[in-house]
Amino acid sequence: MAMPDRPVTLKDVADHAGVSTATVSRCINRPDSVRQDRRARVEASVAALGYIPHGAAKALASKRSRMIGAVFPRLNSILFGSFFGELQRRLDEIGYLLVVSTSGYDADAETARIRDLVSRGVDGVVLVGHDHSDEVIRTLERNGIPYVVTWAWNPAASTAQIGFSNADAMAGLADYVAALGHWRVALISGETEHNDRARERLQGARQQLDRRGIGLPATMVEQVPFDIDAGAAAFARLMDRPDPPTAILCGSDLFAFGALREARQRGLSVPADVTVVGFDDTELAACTTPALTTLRTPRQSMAARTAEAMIERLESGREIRSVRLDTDLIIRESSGPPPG
Amino acid sequence: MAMPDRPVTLKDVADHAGVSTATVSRCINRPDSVRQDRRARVEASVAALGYIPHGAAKALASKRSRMIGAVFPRLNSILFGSFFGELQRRLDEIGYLLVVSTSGYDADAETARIRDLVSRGVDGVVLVGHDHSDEVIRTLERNGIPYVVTWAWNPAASTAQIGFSNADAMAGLADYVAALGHWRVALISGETEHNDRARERLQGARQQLDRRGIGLPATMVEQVPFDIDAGAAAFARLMDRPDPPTAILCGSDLFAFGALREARQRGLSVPADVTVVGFDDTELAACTTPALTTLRTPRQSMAARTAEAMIERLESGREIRSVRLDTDLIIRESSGPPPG
DNA sequence: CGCCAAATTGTAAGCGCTTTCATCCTGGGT
DNA sequence: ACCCAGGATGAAAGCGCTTACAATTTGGCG
Repeated sequence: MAMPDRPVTLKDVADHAGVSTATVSRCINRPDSVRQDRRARVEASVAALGYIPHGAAKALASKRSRMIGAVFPRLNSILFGSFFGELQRRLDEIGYLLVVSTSGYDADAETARIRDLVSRGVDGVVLVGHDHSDEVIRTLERNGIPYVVTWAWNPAASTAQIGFSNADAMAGLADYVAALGHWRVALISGETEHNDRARERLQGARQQLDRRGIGLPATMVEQVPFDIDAGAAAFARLMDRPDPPTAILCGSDLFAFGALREARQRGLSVPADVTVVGFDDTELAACTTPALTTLRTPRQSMAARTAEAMIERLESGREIRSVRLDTDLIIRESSGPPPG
Repeated sequence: MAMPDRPVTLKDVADHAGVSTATVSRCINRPDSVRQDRRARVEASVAALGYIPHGAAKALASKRSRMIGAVFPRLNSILFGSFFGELQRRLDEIGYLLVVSTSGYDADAETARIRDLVSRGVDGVVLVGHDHSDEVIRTLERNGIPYVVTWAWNPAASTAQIGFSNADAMAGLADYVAALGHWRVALISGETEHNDRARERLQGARQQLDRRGIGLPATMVEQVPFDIDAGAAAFARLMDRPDPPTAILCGSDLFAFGALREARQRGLSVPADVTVVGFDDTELAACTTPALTTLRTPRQSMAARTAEAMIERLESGREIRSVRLDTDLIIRESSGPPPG
């Protein structure tokens, strides 16, 4: 078994099988266009030599990389894990590779990441939310790279989107809490700048609370970074007010986890003293004490639909159609009627 | 501003700047080898035309893709999130792209993923654990692709590894529990087949417990898939025994979360009725009730060191040196002396 | 058998960029 | 001024693969 120190190329296979490189290429990409006997010979040579196609060369010649890029705000959080994992798995099944970048909730960083992905030759891009610098979209359009927005569904948006309405979802949560009889409701929100999802959630909550005649004054809104400790701190500030809320809506389960932790530390009982509801229904929402009432976002199906839509766009050229997915209110133990 | 429907190429920039393609290439890759005035002209053209290098062409010509591949067992879990996120961030800083695949704890799938990564031209590969089919290693070696094993540190291993000793870590946990006075200790372990980390943890626990004269009979070991529900179920089985354990070591925080949930559901008090300790110290370990005693694995630093090592190997050619990282026992509230 | 369309193959021209290697400038030393 | 070393440039040959397009084979029919 000869083993050159140089990787095996298409040409090596062609020589070994006694055919032209074109035939080998066809065997790999459109097997039925090659006669059975030759194909068998070629396949034998491929196996014998341990040939592995050179992706870059392939991409250069075919102008397709079979890579899909995605830019997420962050990865080291439980929020995007299941979405990302599922997306990756789906794409993988059809021979596409998911390539991920993170923007760190920063617009310029996102632009840079997009340029990098384009440079890398991704065939399509998955975006999170609608807030992007013009250049992101321009770069994508200019290079003819299809893209789709996820984690959001906004009736006013003109770009293809596969997600759910953050506003409606949070409105539903707010409504649930209001129906429980709460009259002072607060919101722990992610930073809304450059984050349409957080903005929509805030707006959805406020609108619904206004409708219920409860309202959501700015003082009852804490805008903090997306992590547990920030959630705990925000909870603390809220409860230290002279008029502490009777219910706290969290823009993310992460905040709720922090709130629950802080509540326990302060000897506050949830929901007897204060109701806390989350948003996302992460795997762990059922494991806290009390188990978290939260809003389930369709992360798995969102990922699946996104993968499908992207592939279809790429293989058939049909434009991506937006999809609105539903969310579910999951009532557990952290919510209840207001004290007193 | 002319906008051809064809992407801007190096040649376009060269023409626009009135220099050769070689010069433009040099401007991009080794700026100081080009005289100031020309470089300025070229840079202006790059900006004016909105040139984005073609990665595949670059990779083909330079034989470097500036992509690092990684194969994780799974992604949709909180376990790999922080590691992956950090790794990605570090590589990103130096202009490398992290490309991830998942094997689903399956050896054949892993082999396929590796072939795919090689085909994609990754410059290096990050592996998790030491259990890989021969072909994985052979493929990597044959193609001269450097690789490093993470999440493990085994004195007997000959491949470069950056991680911690799973055996010692779990032994420490076992020792802690034994020192507390527990005499019937159980282990909820991940499936050990094709998973050296789970195996090592099991072995570490058993060895330490033997040393303490307590022992870990096979009946006290539950091997289950890595998820919360499986952890809960395993806990239930263990506690339903005629001789339920007084302490349960969990091979992962996930199991511990499930166990805590199940304990609460059964009205069992932790740690009064049974001690539960986790492994990983995920973000949420501090948020459960009781807060989880667990073993902190150095995910961040492991990722950072891995990124550094990989880059150094790639840029300077020096072999990767193994690094053993420490773990910390984090004592919270879920552990205590045995009942009675 | 011979003929023609259809099915298969081979030839060869790129894909966009890097990188020798030869050529052309610089500028410092005399 | 003149020469030469060394730095800066350009010309051109690939990198490994795909894909017209041309050439060849095959097979069905008359």
